[in-house]
Amino acid sequence: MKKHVSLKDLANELGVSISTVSRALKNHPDISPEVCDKIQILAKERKYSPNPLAMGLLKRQTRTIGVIVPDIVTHFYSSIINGIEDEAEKKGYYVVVTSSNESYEKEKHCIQNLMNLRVEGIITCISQDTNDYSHFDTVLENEIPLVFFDRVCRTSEFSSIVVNNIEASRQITNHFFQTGSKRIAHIAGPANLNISKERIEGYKLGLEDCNLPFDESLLVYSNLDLSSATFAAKKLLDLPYPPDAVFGVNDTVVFAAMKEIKKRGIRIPQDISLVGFTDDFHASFVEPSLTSIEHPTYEMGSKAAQLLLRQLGNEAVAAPSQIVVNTKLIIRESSVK
Amino acid sequence: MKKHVSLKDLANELGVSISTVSRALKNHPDISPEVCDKIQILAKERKYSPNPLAMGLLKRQTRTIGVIVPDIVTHFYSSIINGIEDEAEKKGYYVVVTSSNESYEKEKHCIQNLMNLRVEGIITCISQDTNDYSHFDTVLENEIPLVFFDRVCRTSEFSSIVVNNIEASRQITNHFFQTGSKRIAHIAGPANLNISKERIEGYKLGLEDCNLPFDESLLVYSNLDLSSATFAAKKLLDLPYPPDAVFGVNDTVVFAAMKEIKKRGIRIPQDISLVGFTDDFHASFVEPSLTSIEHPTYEMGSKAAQLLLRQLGNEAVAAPSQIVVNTKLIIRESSVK
DNA sequence: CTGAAAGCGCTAACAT
DNA sequence: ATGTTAGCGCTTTCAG
Repeated sequence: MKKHVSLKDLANELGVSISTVSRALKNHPDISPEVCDKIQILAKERKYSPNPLAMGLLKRQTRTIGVIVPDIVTHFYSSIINGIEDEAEKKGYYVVVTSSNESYEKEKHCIQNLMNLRVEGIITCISQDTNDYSHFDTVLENEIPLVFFDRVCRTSEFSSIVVNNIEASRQITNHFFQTGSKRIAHIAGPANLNISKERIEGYKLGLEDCNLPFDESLLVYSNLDLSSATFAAKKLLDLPYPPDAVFGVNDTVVFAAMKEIKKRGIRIPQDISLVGFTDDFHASFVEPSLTSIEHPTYEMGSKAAQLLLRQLGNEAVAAPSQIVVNTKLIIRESSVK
Repeated sequence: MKKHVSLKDLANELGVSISTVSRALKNHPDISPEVCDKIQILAKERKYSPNPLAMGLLKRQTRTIGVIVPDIVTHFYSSIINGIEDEAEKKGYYVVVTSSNESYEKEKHCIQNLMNLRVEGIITCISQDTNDYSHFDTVLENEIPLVFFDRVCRTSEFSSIVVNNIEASRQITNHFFQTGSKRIAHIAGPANLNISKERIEGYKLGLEDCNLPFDESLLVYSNLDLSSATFAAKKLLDLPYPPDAVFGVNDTVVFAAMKEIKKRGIRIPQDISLVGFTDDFHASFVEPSLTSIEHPTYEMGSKAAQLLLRQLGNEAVAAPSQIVVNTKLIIRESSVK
């Protein structure tokens, strides 16, 4: 790796001082037009660009924000990252993306890593294994702005951006009822996550709306991976009196359920209606196409970044704010009996 | 953002010099055990961690590698990023991911951005719009190691990692023939990309293998997005004598074709066999499930990173090397008549 | 065994 | 209008 050209190099070449070069490059009024021109021309020729390390050291800022997602490969997260990145780039920030792989230990590690890297702010969604939230103490102590998205915690201390989980689940439940389902089941996510709790709450509210009883056997829990979800789906299908409608905490879970249902020769939606959550890109490619709750993922990412960048701008530590974005029920084939 | 504790802070607190602290922290033999202990304990207590900006400035290295992908949201790329990230993390490197959004202009911009950031190396896959490769001159001039993956150029100057495109396409074509197809069509990608050219070449070789004539009307070109692919698929389906088998340059293209085929009430695979390329995660969820060429994406990512990191380690500029990884034809329902 | 000093690249007072 | 100096946090000679 060749040395990048520095102010010193330019200064030496022109026989002027480093500060003159520095000033000329920012069009400081003190510098004579001729010198200024001469310097700017040489700088362009030599492809000078300021060393961000030196700048960062001086200004004590890296212009970098860190992102921790449970999993990069999922469409939901990569789309959010997309939104974050575009917003950050607009403001001249770099984004370092790390993945917790849904592991609490790895998440702690990522936090530490990003802090060591001196990121100016963090945007994250907690892992499904995260039950203890004390690793965010360091972030608070160091006064690093942090924004949670989707899966949140300590919301009185940190800003966050979530979707209207309760309303969305309620809407799904009502949709099931309106399309003729009576035994509506829900495959919930890990009990510690807000998204799980809220979606369960919406589910129960929806049942009330429809004057349907809450049947405990129709609420099963699953982790957010395929094998765990398949297990959960089997539990539902093996019930003496199985459900005629199922929605899951996310699309992954529902894809697994769909596979299991098809395997058993049960028809979707005639025998069982199916609704997903998150509207993964491929929801429309499966057969039957999957009714799902569409998340404005890109917007969530860019809004999270906006929230963070606003906090970075303000010297005053702003009070944590909560943004709730609305989802949309996209009705496809899997739920219309 | 609070100031991180520095060596100076520790030194002041203990009444020793900065250099003593610096040495103690790296267990320099000169330092007396008591002082060493004292310092290490305080450092841990104050959660000292070296400032990477200062280190970078001193050592002229950022321990950062830059990645440019055409699109973060596609499973193929995010999985590769995953592999890169894990490998980089093992070696203590940070990864900055940027996206060209399949645009040549944006790609140039990303290169410049990453160079300005002083990344130590770059891993990238050129955008579908990229026809001119002179923007990589800067990279060469600055002696920044760069590794291309999947879509490559200037392979005598830069290392790269690709899949056995020709063999894979040839295999698909033979598979079609063996399963009873006679009019085999191919939806190719942009003509400038090596992946398009090589897959076309494999297609033609496969036709020869099967003693099938090459029919120009069965080779159509498409960009790598849904609408362009839909248009290409229509062209094939509208032929007076349409194909009985189609494979595309990637899964996205084939998903689009699948949708169009279904829309017309044509049966897959009975009327038209369909094979994808890249084995997107959801290939197995569509109906019928999609036969496809599986790419070892994660491994491609980690191998690309290994290649790059090896070059970073070596002071001597290693000759560019080419890695070809093997793919695997995963036979599912869409091609078995 | 420990400290002082220089320098990585840059900016911003503070001279001249 | 331009140069000098100090300092951001760190390592590494070179002195003691």
